[in-house]
Amino acid sequence: MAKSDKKRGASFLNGVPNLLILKLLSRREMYGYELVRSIQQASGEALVFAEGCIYPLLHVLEEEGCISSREQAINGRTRLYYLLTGKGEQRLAEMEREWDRVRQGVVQALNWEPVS
Amino acid sequence: MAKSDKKRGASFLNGVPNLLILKLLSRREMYGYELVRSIQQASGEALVFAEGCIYPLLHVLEEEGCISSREQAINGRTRLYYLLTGKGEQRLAEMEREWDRVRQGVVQALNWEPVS
DNA sequence: TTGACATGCCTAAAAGCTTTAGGTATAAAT
DNA sequence: ATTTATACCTAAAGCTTTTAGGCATGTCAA
Repeated sequence: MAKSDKKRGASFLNGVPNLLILKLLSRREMYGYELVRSIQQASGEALVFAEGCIYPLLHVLEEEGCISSREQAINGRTRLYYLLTGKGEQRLAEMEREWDRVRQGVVQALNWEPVS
Repeated sequence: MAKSDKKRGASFLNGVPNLLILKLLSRREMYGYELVRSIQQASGEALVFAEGCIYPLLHVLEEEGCISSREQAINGRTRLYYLLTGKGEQRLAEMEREWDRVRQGVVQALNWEPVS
């Protein structure tokens, strides 16, 4: 494998799963497996995150008190439904602001014309 | 320190230094120390990356052949000026496309209305 | 002239997040 | 009966940025 073919993991995705989980759960209750596919769908197939990313994030968010869970049995399978808490709403607002701040910063830098 | 006060590093910055270095160097030759401050300035003070992030990235990009360097002595200090190569232009185009793809995906997901 | 600060380069360890690559179990479909 | 989809989970690897230094020269004020 040529040196130029090395993986370039700089994928602009850091923090996006966290933001989108909170956003989707602010609209309605969802369970983990559902979130994985809903993020994909909601982003127009642009964003796909592995279960190995989503499930641990849900556990952290619940520990932090940003979401709460409720168990429900469906067809013999058990689903863990999550929903945003008040604290989660605050966190979501913070993250949306931060996303916008970064987005604007990048856009501005990309369009920046150096003062000659 | 309360559990809720833990560091939340999800900062949406992954890959941004790489993108902006290439973008700024596509406009004119710059040296590392200059890049650190130019990124900050060009983003309207929104984005600040440490030297410990920028310098190693420059070395990697040069190894990959995306940028080339030229040494110049100024006032007894030595500056390493970098400039984009043809390959670097390609890489920049790829990364701009990827940034846009992710940006659009996030915007779409944030504005997404679930079909009830 | 000495002390502080900005310039200009560098690196290694720590911290953080996502991917990869599994594992377990039940229901549905072929 | 076997494969596929559902539904949960975790640990290790892989990448990137931050933190926290180090080294050396020039400038400016005290």
